[in-house]
Order: sequence, then structure tokens, then C-alpha cells
Amino acid sequence: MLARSWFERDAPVVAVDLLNKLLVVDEGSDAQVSGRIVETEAYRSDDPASHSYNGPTPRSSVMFGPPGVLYVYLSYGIHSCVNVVVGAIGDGQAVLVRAVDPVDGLQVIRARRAGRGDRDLTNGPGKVCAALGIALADNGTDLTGPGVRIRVVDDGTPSPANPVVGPRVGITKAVDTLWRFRTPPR
DNA sequence: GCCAGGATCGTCT
DNA sequence: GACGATCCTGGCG
Repeated sequence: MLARSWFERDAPVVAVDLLNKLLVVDEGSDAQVSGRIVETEAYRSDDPASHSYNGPTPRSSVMFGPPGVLYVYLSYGIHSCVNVVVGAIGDGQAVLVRAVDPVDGLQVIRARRAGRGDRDLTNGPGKVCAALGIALADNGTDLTGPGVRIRVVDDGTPSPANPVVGPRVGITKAVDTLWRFRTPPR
């Protein structure tokens, strides 16, 4: 489990370091669902595309809280997307988890994503939440606390030395800010 | 395979 | 009252 200080860094830095970490969700006492993070995006309060751009609001206030906490929001009235708050308290920084590769609980993931092929299980922010069972109710979860249901784990796999960098997806502002990061294709 | 359009509702102006 | 940090479906080639 990663310590809070690990998250207390600038969003683009943490976004790269999150690549190849495991996002783990407990499923009862004896089981877990997890995925290896393969795509992230960084957001900051000085960034017009960020929910934190205009200062704290009832929705975005979590982004201004302590790092290492989940920020989950509803997108297009349908899909949940999961972020990790980073930086110092008051910064309003977060990293969006855009895609993972399934690791544990593949059967559960397939069931939650019924009707989809294995390549469409977790390759988008809404799909990651659906597959791992992360919901709006998980907004504000402290990943660094003891006995939490959701956590980020370093299994020793280093983050890629040369991540693929590109523009963020689905935004209309700050399109030229290259804060999307992916693990290189195999 | 590619593209256009719809779903659906909380959040902010 | 408009607009998304998205996903899925159906039509067409």
C-alpha cells in the first residue's frame, strides 16, 4: 500500500508513476478484483479542463482535500469515473484512471461487463468503474487508511521509462496540454 | 471497421 | 437551461 506522501506530488508526475500499479477492490472477505493501471490523465486547478479550475464546489471539494483519496464523479449522467487526489491539501489536483488491464477477479469482471469482448472490459474510465465495482458512494474513500476496501498497490513492477504521452480525451479546453499517459504497447 | 447519434442527470451559470 | 474528464448501438461499407 502506498503512503500518503507518495500521492503528495504534482499530478503529471504521479500520473506517470501510477502506471503499472495495481488498483485493488475487495470483494468480501476472501476475494478481490484488481487491474494494472495502464492509462492515466493529470488534472490541476490551473487547468481549464479540470473540475477544480474554478475553485472548490460541492462536487469538486474532494479534489482540494488530502492526497491519496478517491474522487469519483458521474459523467454524462450515466458513467462513474475514478480519480486519485494528489498534490498538497488545497491544490485541487487529481489523476484520472482511464484504463487498466484485469489482474484478479476476471470472472467477476466479465460478469459485470456482460456481452463485451475481453478487449472491451476495462479500456475506458466508465468501464474501469463498472468492472471494478467502484461507484459514486466511494467518493472520498481514503486509499491510505487501514482496512479500506479500495487501495493502490505497488507489486514491484516499475512504471514505464518511456510512457506514451498525448492529449487528454473528451475535453474541449486545454486540448494542447499533453497530460495523458499510457504504458507502451507490447 | 468507421461514424453518427442517443442515453441521462448532476452540476454549475 | 446548457453542458459534459463517456459508452453503446445501429447503419453502412
